[in-house]
Amino acid sequence: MPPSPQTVAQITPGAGVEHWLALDRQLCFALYSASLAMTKAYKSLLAPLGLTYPQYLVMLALWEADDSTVSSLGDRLRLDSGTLTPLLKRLQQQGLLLRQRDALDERRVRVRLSAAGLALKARALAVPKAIACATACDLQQLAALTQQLQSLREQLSRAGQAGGVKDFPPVTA
Amino acid sequence: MPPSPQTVAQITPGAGVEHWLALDRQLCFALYSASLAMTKAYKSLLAPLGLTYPQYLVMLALWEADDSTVSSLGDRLRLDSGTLTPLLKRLQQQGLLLRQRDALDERRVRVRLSAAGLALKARALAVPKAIACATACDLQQLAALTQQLQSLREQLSRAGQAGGVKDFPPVTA
DNA sequence: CGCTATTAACTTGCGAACAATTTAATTGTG
DNA sequence: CACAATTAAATTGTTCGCAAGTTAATAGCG
Repeated sequence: MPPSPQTVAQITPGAGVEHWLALDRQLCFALYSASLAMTKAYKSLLAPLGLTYPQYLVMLALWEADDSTVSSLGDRLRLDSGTLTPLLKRLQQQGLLLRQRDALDERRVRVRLSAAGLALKARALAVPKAIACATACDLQQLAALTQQLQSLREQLSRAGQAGGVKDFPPVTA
Repeated sequence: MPPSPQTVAQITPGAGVEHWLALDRQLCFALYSASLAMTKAYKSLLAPLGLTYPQYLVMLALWEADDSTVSSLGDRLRLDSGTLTPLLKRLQQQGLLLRQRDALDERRVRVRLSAAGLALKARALAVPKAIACATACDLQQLAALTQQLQSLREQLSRAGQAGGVKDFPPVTA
């Protein structure tokens, strides 16, 4: 039985409770707005390549591991088929990849880069550097922040997997 | 099992360039996937309140500054009216707020919380603590990460504002 | 005052994300 | 082999996020 929110509100009279809901103190909002800002930063860089930001992430995954199935792409990108299927269809329409059923297991769809899709990798090499510049951070800072965010993501996934975020231990602070 | 593409990538000689495009080295992907993971973590907590995650952020903004205009909400949340207008309409339909034209300047729409919208704040107080638990971080770590992300967001916005990310100085590293 | 420029919000269209459902293929079990 | 359970994609419907364009009101300037 978790402590009811009402109890928490009543126990702490007046002052200090307010700032727990302050927008600019929320990690969630910092994460959310930084992610949107990042998307916008990529937009002008990816437009010449004819890619949206999520499409670019899919291409990154395929440049690393071509001839993947939809679900293995989903594992790497943490996206489900409901998101990937229409996205992959758009990339196929642009001629960057091919989708075809696996002959050995007809449930699977194998995604393979076309020559154009492979060729695009060379042009994409300029993108990460431009972004690194836009952040005005050195590479060590960027790597450190990347790792922190990866840890956070894994921890949140673990917590969500374990019966939702509802059942949580008391805060230690 | 077919020969893995990873092997090919690793074998490739003079491949110092390769890892610049490695998915798991990208700050952008760490940010993107962590943000989506955060959204999922909030989902089960916000469902009892009848809120989606972006709706929750709007409510946070209104609990701090009620009787705001659409554009001032947009400034705080970094969202434009194309996103906010339909979202606010849904919150109005749920009876959490009212939208009405400003009498002094008919271009503006003032957004005010209803009694139900104000009352919801008490129940929302339990949310941040549950999330803090789910992250398995202490509050200082969370605050530090929040500030780093705020800085990153501001820097990316600045870079985007200054004629896009295209014109960038050479990387120093 | 008249007229243009600007501002605020809304609208439209598209590409994600995801829950929930559906379809089809494979696996496991008797 | 029969058949339930599982798996992989695709589909459907809802809610974002944003670019581009629209409408209406205000501000600025002659």
